[in-house]
Amino acid sequence: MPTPSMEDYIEQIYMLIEEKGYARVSDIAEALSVHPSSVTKMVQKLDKDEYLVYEKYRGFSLTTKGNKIGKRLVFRHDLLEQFLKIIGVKDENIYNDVEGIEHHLSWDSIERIVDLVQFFQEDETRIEALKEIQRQNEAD
Amino acid sequence: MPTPSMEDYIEQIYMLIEEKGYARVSDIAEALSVHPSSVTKMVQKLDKDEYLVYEKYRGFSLTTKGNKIGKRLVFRHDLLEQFLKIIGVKDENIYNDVEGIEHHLSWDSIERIVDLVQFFQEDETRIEALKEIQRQNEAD
DNA sequence: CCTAAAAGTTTACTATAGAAAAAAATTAGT
DNA sequence: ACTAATTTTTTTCTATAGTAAACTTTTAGG
Repeated sequence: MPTPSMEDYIEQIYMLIEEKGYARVSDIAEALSVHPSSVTKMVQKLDKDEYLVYEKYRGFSLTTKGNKIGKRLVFRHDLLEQFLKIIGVKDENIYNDVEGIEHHLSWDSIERIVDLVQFFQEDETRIEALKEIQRQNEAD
Repeated sequence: MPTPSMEDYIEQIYMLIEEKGYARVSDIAEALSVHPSSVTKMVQKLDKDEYLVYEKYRGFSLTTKGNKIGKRLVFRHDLLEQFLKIIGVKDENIYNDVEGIEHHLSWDSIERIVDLVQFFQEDETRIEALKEIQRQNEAD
């Protein structure tokens, strides 16, 4: 099992590869707001644990295992963003909150949140009713 | 700002004091599944940061600041348990998930979850509709 | 009231993860 | 193709939080 921090890296690497075809140390450092030296260290660990194949100075690519996990992590991340958006969390809080919680929810909870998102998406009046409650609660 | 780990201790100490009138090192160690030596160390840090007043070998009590924060942490914890329960997360996953995410949500998100819990509590048919979606999604 | 058990504390150690600075390899410009 | 700039890596250091074992203090039983 990857640690939360390892998940951050796998997720980010997966996204970079999806979007640009490759992932470089400096891109990851930039995206995660850490220093390149931290990235190198973690990439070496992810290689050891077989989430990716690392070649010093040359780059790396996800293994089948790493790719599969990356895909799920991105799915989970996107789902949680959607969820917080739907319930009305301010945009400026969404990224940090998702970043914080994504590594700590069981897949049971994730599946229940899938259902919940669907619940709101399949009937607009539900979102309206929630917004009405929010308006009332604001007045305190 | 307390770290997640500090929050765990403050929350636990608050609950113990509420329920038994005092909190001992060994109770906290037991509740948080850590060793007594870890508790002592953290208690000393919480004293330094003025969340509690620590007297070696004698015990400790929350400061006004610590008490206020403890109350909010317990509220937040209980709210998240309620939320996961309502959306149908299995009991055996709820504690760990809450333990994991509680330290990572902005108060904005917490307030939106308050609204969401109210949304489901004030109209049983909404929970029913959600459960219906869950039944459909199970069939895959 | 004194000693054994229980509770709490200290010290020295572990692991994770990140940073800073120096060193090495790669790449780009001429 | 060579040198300069960029990128990556290594090494040494930091902080947090936990453990183990030795130690001290408190408390409870006789």
